[in-house]
Amino acid sequence: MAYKTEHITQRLRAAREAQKMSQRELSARSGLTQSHISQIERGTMEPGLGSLVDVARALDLEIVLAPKKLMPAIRNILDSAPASSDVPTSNQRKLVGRLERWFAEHRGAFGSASEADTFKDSLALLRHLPLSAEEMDTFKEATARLDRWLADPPSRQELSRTAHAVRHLRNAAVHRDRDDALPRSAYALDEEDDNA
Amino acid sequence: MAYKTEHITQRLRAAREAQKMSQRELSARSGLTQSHISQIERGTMEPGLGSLVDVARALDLEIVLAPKKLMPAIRNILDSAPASSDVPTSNQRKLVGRLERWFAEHRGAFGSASEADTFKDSLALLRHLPLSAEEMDTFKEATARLDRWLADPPSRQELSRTAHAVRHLRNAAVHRDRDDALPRSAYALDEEDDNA
DNA sequence: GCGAACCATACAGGATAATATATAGCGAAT
DNA sequence: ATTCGCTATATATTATCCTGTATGGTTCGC
Repeated sequence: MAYKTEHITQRLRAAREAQKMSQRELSARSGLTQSHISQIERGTMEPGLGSLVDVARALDLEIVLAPKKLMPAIRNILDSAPASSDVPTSNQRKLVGRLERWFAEHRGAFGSASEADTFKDSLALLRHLPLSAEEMDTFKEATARLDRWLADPPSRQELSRTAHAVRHLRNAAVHRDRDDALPRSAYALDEEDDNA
Repeated sequence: MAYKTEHITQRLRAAREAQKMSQRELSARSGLTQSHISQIERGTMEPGLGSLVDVARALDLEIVLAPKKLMPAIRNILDSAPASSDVPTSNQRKLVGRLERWFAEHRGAFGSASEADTFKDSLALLRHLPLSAEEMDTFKEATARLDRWLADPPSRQELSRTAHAVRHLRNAAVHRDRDDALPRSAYALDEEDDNA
């Protein structure tokens, strides 16, 4: 119902999480109710422009109307500034991408729709929030059978275990404090192949 | 009531007018009613986010959520866009200037105050909106006796004819379609003297 | 002056956003 | 196990958007 505005509301959520702000705190700063914010972020309802402005201000964001022609230049600027200092490694993004593609094809393999939704949400977050090297190992291990899954969907139980592990990683990434530095090695070679 | 979103809705109106699009046409393209658009532009009501994206799309605009920090850079890009591509020739500006100076001295020569006001308004617009070469010819012709007028005010009838012609040119310039290109010769020598 | 285009405004009705409040689920920490 | 913080969800009520339609006023072209 709200496809048109999904990208915008997703950006709101991303900004809030990047600032490690809870919905309650955002509620206090913006004047909207926590319930309202939850629904907006989930896409359950489409905010009015007034609400959008309030939330954006509370997140130190500004709403800009830009000619489509100028969007490449603007994207450059937006990308030049790391919203949060850390960013997922290329490996992480690749793995998330593969899982998302797999999910698009095999959504039905999940036990329940809500479990599938949760899985999708977790992936969306793991696309943006970095994992530590150890967590990446866990991530790879949990999805180690992905190649086989491409041909042959996993059992409910196996899938459920994997989903749980992914969700756990999501929580770790989300609740990490801003200033406990990620132990990211200076030697990390980003482009090595992974066969998770 | 809607001061929060005023800048945004005014940008919408500015964009629509810059593209010489009527509210009706925007209504057709965006799916909102003309009535609705009018109220949004006037600030009588605050649009929902859905309406905003519809209108923005119809105007070839994109909604960007940008960190306040980056706004200076973004404004730079936005300002670099030529609002309107064409600009009056030097000849045109000169002629308008002479007419304005003459008008300042002989305002009383007009039949009525409103006719004088209209004339002044037309001149103000012709200072900024470009005329085609043919229209410039008409312009020069209509004011061909300006030199004599400097010493000796024209008759009411003659002045009225001239005022009418100028207003006609003003309307042509204002209502020109955005995509019928001005036939601006590549050889146009801008600085030749004119003795209109 | 007449007709056409454009804009502002009005009003009724159905749709939906937004509030306030409360609760349930989940993960984490004591 | 219990408590705590965060998020999703539910219900009811109010407020507002949005549509459809219609009209008055203004300006311009003929």
